[in-house]
Amino acid sequence: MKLEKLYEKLRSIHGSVGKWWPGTPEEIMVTAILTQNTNWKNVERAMKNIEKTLGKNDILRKLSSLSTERIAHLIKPAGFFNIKAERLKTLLEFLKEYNFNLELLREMPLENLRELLLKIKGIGKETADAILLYALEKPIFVVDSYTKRLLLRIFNIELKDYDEIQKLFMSYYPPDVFLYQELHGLIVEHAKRFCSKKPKCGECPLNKECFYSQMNGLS
DNA sequence: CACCAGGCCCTAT
DNA sequence: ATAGGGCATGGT
Repeated sequence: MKLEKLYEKLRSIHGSVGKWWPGTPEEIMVTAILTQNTNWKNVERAMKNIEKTLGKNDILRKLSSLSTERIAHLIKPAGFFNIKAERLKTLLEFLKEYNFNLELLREMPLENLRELLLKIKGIGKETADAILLYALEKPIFVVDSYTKRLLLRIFNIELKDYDEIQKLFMSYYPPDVFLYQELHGLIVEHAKRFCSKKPKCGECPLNKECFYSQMNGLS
């Protein structure tokens, strides 16, 4: 299969996943940190604690007024709570410089903003790009572990460098926010179902066109 | 019991 | 430059 066909293939299998990352832009700022190496269910528990305590509105400003210890307690179910509380604190102090006005960030050029985010300790490329794509609606493609695994399994492409993978996708797909959001979501949902550590190629609709499946006689 | 999950930073070669 | 360890909860 060709990489440029991946989107329509996944669409035909899974339908539309739309704007796949749930929540308001403010919530996405938070969940982008919480979901680092953590399953989404635990992120939801942590967010529920936050919203139960702070309400739904203006959570960034409210969170930033809490101590790191207090934040750590609230986000406990998400795991790595001490380090994530610090990372959240640092992000919130950055946002405070803009009075928590995400519109101000949206007006900035993508590349400048990405550099600013990457300077924040605890925000790496994936977290930065998730914030850019889903919270700020900037056209940049998010690469995660599922994306790498799916590239390896289906296409036998093994790239270690984040930017290389991102460039690969962005050279095949035009810079469209909704397209990038949905393609990333589709990749994750597909990989979760069929490209787990114990692959389920037998149930995968792509097994005829999947390198891994063919290689192992599973198609 | 072991292993995994929508990463990132720090350290030792 | 890059491999390895630490961070921690909840599900399978």
